[in-house]
Amino acid sequence: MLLSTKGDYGVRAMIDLAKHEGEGPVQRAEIAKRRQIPESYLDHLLAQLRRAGFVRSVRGPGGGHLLAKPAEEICLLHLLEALEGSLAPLQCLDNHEPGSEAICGQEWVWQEIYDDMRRKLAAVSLAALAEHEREHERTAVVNYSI
Amino acid sequence: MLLSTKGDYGVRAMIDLAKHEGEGPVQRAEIAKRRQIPESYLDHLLAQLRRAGFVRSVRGPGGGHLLAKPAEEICLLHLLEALEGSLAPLQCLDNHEPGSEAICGQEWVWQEIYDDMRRKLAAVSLAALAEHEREHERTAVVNYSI
DNA sequence: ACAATGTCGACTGAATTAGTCGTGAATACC
DNA sequence: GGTATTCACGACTAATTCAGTCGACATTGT
Ligand code: FES
Ligand code: FES
Repeated sequence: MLLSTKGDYGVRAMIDLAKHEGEGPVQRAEIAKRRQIPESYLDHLLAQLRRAGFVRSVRGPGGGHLLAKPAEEICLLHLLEALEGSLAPLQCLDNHEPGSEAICGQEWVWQEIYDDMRRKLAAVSLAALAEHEREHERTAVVNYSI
Repeated sequence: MLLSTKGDYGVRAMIDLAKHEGEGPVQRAEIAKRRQIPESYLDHLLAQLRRAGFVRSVRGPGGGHLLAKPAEEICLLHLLEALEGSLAPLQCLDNHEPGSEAICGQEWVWQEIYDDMRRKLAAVSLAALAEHEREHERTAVVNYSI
């Protein structure tokens, strides 16, 4: 039932990019270090995100990765679906072919949960996540200074 | 992000028992056949459910498995947790050790989703599932007769 | 005694996940 | 043009989890 590391890492990386929005490309190595992601693995994730149209990459010295569109326009739902494939807790929720229902009789519960989840994820933008993290850092600093 | 077959199969099996509540033990082979579960695998699931206190089993001829408590008192949440372990989509939601938060910054979203999910699952009893399935069968019959 | 049934644990095969590595391609800079 | 920097892509591997099988054993009704 766990999200795979792809989803977790991928979102972390995107938050990193969002926090550097407008500052030019961010390099893989930097992201990997800051977010504790194996760099060679992050490579794959960035490739996937690029193909999905979320990041743009530039090669050569001074190159790196940046958001392909504003952080406000990227929602967690689409991001995670690009990284993980479907988030459905049961296959039948995606396929939705009739006939399997008779066997199982629990789809309705999961359907509701799934719909709720998607709604919630769609409501959170990458910008909101980045902002939330900034907020969190600020209060953390305050706490340290007590 | 999928529920494993353990969860799916296990719940199917429990629904089966619920539908035969008060009719004496139901045999593994019957359940396996009706619910399309490999019998030798179902064995493990029943063992797990027995250890968790959801089913009682009797050996010998005429033996089988029955609910250890009324279907009304069994909720989907506890059932699934017995079968799957934690349902948390991220490990940090269970461990909740501080320090990992600074890295990631997406827990709050998942925490909400997770809480919601647990609430919903806790609100559904095995009795409700069984009843829902009966209902479904009835309308299916009606549809056939058009 | 014997047949029906559940109990338990060891084992296996398949699939998925989580990476690593090497080679190549674009680009900036001198 | 040469070189250093950085991304691009695919082949490969290791580790883990999932899904299931099997066989020997225990219990109980007849
Ligand atoms: S087959 Fe659809 S929920 Fe189990
Ligand atoms: S580490 Fe907690 S959500 Fe990623």
